[in-house]
Amino acid sequence: MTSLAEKLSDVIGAVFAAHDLPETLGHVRVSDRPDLAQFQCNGAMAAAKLAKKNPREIANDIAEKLKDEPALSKIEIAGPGFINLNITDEFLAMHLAGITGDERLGVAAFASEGEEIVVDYGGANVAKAMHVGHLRPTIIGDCVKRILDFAGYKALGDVHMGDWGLPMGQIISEFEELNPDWIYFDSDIEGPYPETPPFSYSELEKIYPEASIACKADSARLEKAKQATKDLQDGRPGYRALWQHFMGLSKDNLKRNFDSVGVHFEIWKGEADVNSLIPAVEKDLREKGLVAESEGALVVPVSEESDKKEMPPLMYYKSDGAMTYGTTDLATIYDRVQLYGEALAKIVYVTDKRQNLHFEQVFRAAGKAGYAIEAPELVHIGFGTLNGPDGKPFKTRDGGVMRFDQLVSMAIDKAMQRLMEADLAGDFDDSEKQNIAHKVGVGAIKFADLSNQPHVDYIFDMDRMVSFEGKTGPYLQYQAVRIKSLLRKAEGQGDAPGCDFIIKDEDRALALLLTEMPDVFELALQNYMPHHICEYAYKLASAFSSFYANCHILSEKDEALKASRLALCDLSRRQLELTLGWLGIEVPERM
RNA sequence: GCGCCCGUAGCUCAACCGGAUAGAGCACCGGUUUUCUAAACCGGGGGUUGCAGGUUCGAGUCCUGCCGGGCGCGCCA
Repeated sequence: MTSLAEKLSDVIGAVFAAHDLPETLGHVRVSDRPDLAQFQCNGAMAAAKLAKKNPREIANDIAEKLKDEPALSKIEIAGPGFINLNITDEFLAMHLAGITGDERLGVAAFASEGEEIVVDYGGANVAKAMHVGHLRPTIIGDCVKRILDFAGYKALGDVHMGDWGLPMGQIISEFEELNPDWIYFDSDIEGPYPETPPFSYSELEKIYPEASIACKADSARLEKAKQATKDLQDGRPGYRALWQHFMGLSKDNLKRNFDSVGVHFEIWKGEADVNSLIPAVEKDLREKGLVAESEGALVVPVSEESDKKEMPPLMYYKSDGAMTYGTTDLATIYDRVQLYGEALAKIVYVTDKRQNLHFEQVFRAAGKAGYAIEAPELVHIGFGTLNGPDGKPFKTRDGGVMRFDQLVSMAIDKAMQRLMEADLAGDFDDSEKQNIAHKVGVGAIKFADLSNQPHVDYIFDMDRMVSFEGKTGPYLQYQAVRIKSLLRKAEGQGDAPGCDFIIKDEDRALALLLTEMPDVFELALQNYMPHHICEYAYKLASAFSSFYANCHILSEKDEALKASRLALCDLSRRQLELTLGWLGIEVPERM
């Protein structure tokens, strides 16, 4: 199964090959001049360069050979050597019947049996409230995971919590400052410690900002925090017990936040989980001659002769002996390779693009150490900053940082408000209204985010996003809902989607569009760019909406045409639900 | 200083290995509901793709220089 354009590419590629030209020149794509043709092949012009011939001449030769191709209804040469193609409605109908009968709607699997990919995303931290900055890694990472999953990989999301650095020491020493009599701080005692923490999650959450400010203002406090960090990492029992409390409370809170947007992780590890591997990795690096002492620190030089820019070494141990996130990231690769072995095809990181240099260092070090040479492939998806309508980093009206849960409930509230205004929800009970508002609000946020290319900064405008008009998540959900409703009505009057497609003028645009999905999926998969899927899903919803406005389906007198159109509706619905599913957006039954 | 990313309609964004007349949404103007959900549909205006060169049959896309914005550059994560 493939896209229609790919089928045509095979046919035309064979003709190019028969002329001793590269088969890839036969690449056919959807025409960007729909007024002239449905598909186009630009290979004749590239071939002209290679063969030093006139492009139109080559195009004519190719066209001549295609004359008897039954799938094609029109072959024209235009401009400098474009080959314009139309297909017959019969061929189109046959293709649609093919994908209708396919569970995967024509999208091929890309992975071999058993290949696994770890997707490291979310950017969650222990003891820190999730805020607007966690939106992008959560949404993009989840989407990437879903795409990889559909491609046939076993995609494992790892939340990889920030649970081991200086912030931990800062919180511990802040608690010590406030409650010096707590049992956790008595270095003569090694436990047992209380099962339940002496503080709540919301108290914990407030401590970190206070500790951070205190350390900035007072270098002695910072030193204490650094010492606490080191002691924690070295295993001081009281600190470890306290830290376990942070972990328990924080995980519950993170799960609540991620659950609220339908994001779930297979792996709940963090930086701390590789703590015990740090010395082993160090030993390994030493044996391989990869480390150097520098200014009291232990580093892994990763610069290369060919480097145009300065490439600082990866810091393994700081001069105070503490580890950095470079240490834990490298050890985590080591850990994953040990754990998954040959099955591990890739490790994909979704973080802020400002960490580009960091990941380049880590990846180079992993390559030098032999943890990731051919496989696993290490991929960093760096996304851009989320800005407010003023183009500066997003802030609340009073200049603060917006919390994640606050943001989500704002969108849901807006969706609820719209639902009431629309006057469609009169007979829905409260729980269904809640359910719809939730799906619509979250869908709006996700679609708005994923519509942008990952690496660019983008402007997050809540008002625009929750207008729910035009190119928004709710528009797509709405179209899917209309189809579902239509299909229910059809069933009620005894009509069902047929197996044969009849292509009239009113059907053709939608029918042609429905053949493109596999190419879009491949594009998004190979470049880790969900916005291509957004674009396609929107085009599909829009094409359906036009079709729907143009043809009254249930009153169609021609029974065969009615069945065909219902089949077109059903295929549109399946594609919409599938593509939205890749984006992590759910479609309600009605809205 | 060195390096990376970005600059496209009033605003927010697309444009698949370089392809034909650069597309959407919002906003603006006008129209559509006794039939399947109007969170909809149809039509209209709106562009020297930051600037200047270059490569090419062909450049928003590739190369060089400049202007403007963002970010990064060993002991924060």
